[in-house]
Amino acid sequence: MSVTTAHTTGDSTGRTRIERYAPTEIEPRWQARWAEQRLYETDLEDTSRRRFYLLTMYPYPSGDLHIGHWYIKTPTDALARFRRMHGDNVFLPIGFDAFGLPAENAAIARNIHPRIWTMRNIENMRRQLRSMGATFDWNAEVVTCDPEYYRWNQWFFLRFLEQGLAYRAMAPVDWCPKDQVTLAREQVEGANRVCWRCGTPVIKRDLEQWFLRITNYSDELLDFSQIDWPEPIRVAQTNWIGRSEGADLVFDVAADEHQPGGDELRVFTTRPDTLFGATFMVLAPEHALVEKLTAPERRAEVEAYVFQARRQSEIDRLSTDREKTGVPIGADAINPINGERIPIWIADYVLAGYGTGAIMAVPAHDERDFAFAQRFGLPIRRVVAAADITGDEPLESAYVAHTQDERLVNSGRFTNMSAVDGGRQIVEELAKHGKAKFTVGYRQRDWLISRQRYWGTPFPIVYCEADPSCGIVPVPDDQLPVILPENVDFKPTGESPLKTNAEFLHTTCPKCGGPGRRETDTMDTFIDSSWYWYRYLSPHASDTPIDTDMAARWCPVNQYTGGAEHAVMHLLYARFFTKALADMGLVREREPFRKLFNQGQVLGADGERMSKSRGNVQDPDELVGRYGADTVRLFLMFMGPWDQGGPWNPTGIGGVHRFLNRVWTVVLDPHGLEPGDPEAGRFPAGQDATAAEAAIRMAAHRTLRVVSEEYEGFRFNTMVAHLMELTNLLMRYRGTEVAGGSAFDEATRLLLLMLAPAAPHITEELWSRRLAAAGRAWSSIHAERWPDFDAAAVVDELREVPIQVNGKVRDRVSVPVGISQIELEQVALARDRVREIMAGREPARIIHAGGGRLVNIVVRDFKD
RNA sequence: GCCGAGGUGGCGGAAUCGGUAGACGCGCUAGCUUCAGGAGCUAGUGUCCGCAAGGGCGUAUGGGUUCAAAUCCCUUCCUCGGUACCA
Repeated sequence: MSVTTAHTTGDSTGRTRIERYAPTEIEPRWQARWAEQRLYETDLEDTSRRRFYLLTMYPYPSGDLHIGHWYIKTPTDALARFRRMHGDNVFLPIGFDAFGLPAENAAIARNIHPRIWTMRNIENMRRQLRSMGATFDWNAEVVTCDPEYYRWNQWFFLRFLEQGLAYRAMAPVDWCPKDQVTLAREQVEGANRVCWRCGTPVIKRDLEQWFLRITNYSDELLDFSQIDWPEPIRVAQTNWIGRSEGADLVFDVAADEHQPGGDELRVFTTRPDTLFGATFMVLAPEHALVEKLTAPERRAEVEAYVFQARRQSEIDRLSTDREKTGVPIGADAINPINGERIPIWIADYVLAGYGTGAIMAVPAHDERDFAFAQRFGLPIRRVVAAADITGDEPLESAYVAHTQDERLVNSGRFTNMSAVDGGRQIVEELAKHGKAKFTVGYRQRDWLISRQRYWGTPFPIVYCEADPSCGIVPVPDDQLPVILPENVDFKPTGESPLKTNAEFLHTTCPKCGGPGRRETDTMDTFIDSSWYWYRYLSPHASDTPIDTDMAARWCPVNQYTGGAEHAVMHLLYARFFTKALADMGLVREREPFRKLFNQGQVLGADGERMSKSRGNVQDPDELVGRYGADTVRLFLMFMGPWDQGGPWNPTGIGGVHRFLNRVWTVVLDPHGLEPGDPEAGRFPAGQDATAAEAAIRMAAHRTLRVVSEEYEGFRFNTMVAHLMELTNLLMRYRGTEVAGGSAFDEATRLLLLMLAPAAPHITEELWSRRLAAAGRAWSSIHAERWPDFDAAAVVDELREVPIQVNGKVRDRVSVPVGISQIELEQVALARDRVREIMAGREPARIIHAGGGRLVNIVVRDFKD
C-alpha cells in the first residue's frame, strides 16, 4: 500500500518530493484534537479494564522552567501511552507543589505576592506541560496552595493531634542568617551545611516546634516486603532510620560528700559486652542531671563548658574531626557489673537527642571514647580480643572489629566467653537486679514540621490568652480551613508577616471564647506532598480529604517516577502518612507506591544543577520551537539510561530529528529514490525480492519483541536505538520493488505503533494519513492495541557463528540453525583460516557455547 | 570516615545468568546529489603496524579463576550521589 499519492510529486529524474516534516504545524493540531476528543481523561469508575495508576512527582512551580522537567515527565508519559495500548485504564494525573519558600523570597525581593508569582508560574508550566503532548488528566489537577487542598492538611493535623501523633516541643532548627529565614532540612546542603540558595553556613536556633511522631512507625518503615523499590532508596531509608539493637544500662551515681546517692544514669549501648572496659561516663552538656550532680568546686568550669557548648552549637558545629573537648563534673558513677567507681564527664560529642543523652565510655573499643581518653589521660582497658590475642598489650587505637572469634578478657567471670554471648549474659545478669534491659535505638527523629515562614499551610491552633487552663487549643473541624491571609506586609528581614498581621493573629479561643492568638508558623510543604496522590482521585470532594472507596480501588500507585534526592524525605514521609492514614481507616493499603523508579537529573552544561542564578538553564520552548516536541522527547529518552541523567549536551539532538525525518520519508514516500545513493532501488547483494521481504519481516518482528521489553524495563535509550535500526533497514529497501509491498507496509505500520508512545504527534499524523490513503475513517493511533510479535517471523534459517581458536575469533561461518555440534565442528575445522592458524596441530578440546552460538577450538601450543 | 552508584572510542552511550567489545547516535574524513540548507544520501572512522590481506594491543589499575573475562574474585586509584561524632 502506498500512501504517497496526495502528497508527492514526481520529477523528471524519477525522484519524488514530499512535503517536509513540519512538527510545529503538526503538534499543536493534534494536541488540540486530543483535548477535544477527551482522549486522556480517565474514567475512574471504569472497572472493566485493569487499572494502572501512574504517578510522577508533581513539580514545584519555581519559574526555573527547564529541560529537566521534560526529562522527568516525557518518559513517564510514554509509559502511560504504552500501558494504554495494552488495554489498561491508565490514570496519569498532574498537579503543583505550590507552597514554598522561593515564592516568598520573590515577594520580598520583587514585591510580588507569592500567590501571583506562583499562579503565574503554574500557568506557564501548564502550557509547557501541554506542549509536551503528555497525556495528563487535567481534570484531576491539584494545587496545594488552594484552601480546598490545604484545609485537609489542617484536618490531618487535628487527627494526628487527637491520636498523639502530633506534639509540640522545644527543638533546634536550621536558620540561614543571611536570608533571615528558617530552612527546611533538605535545603541545607553539603558537608559544611550551607544554605542552598545563598551558600551561607546555617546555624542552629532553639525554638518551640510542632512534630509528627514518625518514629512510632520506624520499625514498620524498615519493612520493604510489600514494595518493589530500588535498592539504593531502601538502603538510604534503612540507614536513615538507623535501627540499632543494644541495651539500656543503669549506673548508680556514687554517694560522696556532695551527693546522697540514689540518682541513676541511664545509658544506651550496642556493646554491653564491653561493660568491664567502661572507665568513665560522658553526659551530653544538656543532660538533665548535669546541674544536680556537679560538685561545687567544679561548678564554674562545668557551667562555662555548658554555656560554650550551647554557643558553639549556635555558631557552627561543622568540623567533625575537631579535637574532643569536655570537663569532669566532680562526681562518680558505679559500674553495675563490678561496682567500680568511674568519673562522670560532660562533652559535646555526646548528643542530647540520641539514646539517653549519656554514654558509658569504653575507650579501648570505641574510636571517639579512645580519642577522648587519650586527650584527657583517662584509663584505657581492653576487654575484647581476637582469639590469638591473649594479653594486655597497649592499644594503638580503638579495637572495634566485631568478628565471631572475639572473646572477652579482663571481664571477671565473663572472661573467655565469646563477645556475643558474654554481652547477652551481662545484660541478663544485670536485668535480674533491674539494672539493664535489651532495647533498640533509632537514629531517626520525629518529623519537625514547623516553618517560620508565610507561604504554607497555617496550623489550626489557637493559644488561649484568657484562660491558662485552655492552653493550646485546636481549631474545630467545622471552622476549617484556617485561611492564609492574602493581604500581608512582607518584611525584608524575612520574618513571617503572619506575626504582625493583626487580623490573622487575634482570634477567639475556640474553647472559652476569650481572646487568643493563632499559631504563626506554617507547615512544612512536605506535608502537602505526603498525600497528594490520594487527592487526585477525588480532587473536589468537599466532605473528605480522601475517597476511601476510590483509594481502595486505585491504590497503591502502580508505578511512581521521580528523583532519588527525595529518598529520605518525601518518600519516607509518604510512607509514614499512608500508614498513619491506614490506622485511621481512611485508606486500606499501608504502602503508597508499589513500584518506584528514580530517574536521573539533567544538569547544566557545566555539570551543576540547572538554575536561573547559575545561568545554565536550557529552555525547552526554544528546542520545541526548533525541532518539535517529538524530537525533544525522543532525544531526552535517547541520551542515555533514564536513571542516569547527566550534564545537558544538545549536540546530538539533530541525529534524533533526522531519525524522525527518515520515519516521515519512509512512511510517506517508500518509492522514492535517493539521488546520492548509487545503490538506490537495488537489493543488497545476493538478495531477491522474496529474501528481501523475509528480511524486512524478520527485522520488524524482532524489533517489536525487543522494543516491548525495553519499554517494560524503562530502557528508553536502547528502545529508540532499535527503532532507528529498523528505520535504517527500511530506508535501505526504499525504492526497491518490495517497497510499499505487504512486508514493507507491515513493517512501517509496526514502526509507527512502536514509536507512538515516545513520539505521539508524528506517529498520529502519519497514522491518519495511512488511514486516509486506505479510505478508512480516522481513529487515533494511541487507541490502537499494542501488536504481538510473530514468533515464526523472528527465527532465522541461517546463523553466523564465530569460530575461536584458543579464545580468539579467527573466522565466522554461516550455518543452518539446527546444525548438530559434530557437523558444526567439521565445518569449523575445514575452514582455511582455521587450518592455517592450527598449523597441523590437533584440537585438544572443542567448546560449544551458548547453544551453538559460538565455537572455541582449543589447541596446545608448540611452546609447551 | 561510613553507605551507595559508577569508571568502555574524540563525545553520549550499547553489550554484564562469562561466549562476536564498541549497537544506536553525535562528531570527524572522503565522495555523491542539488528547491545551496543548521538539507539529504553513500562509504569510512578504537588504537598501532601494513598498499592490502592480515596481525599486535585494547573496557581505570595490578593480580587471579577459566577453553573463554568489560562481565566473576582480590589490590589499588579516581568520579559522582547521600550522610556526618547515632554510643
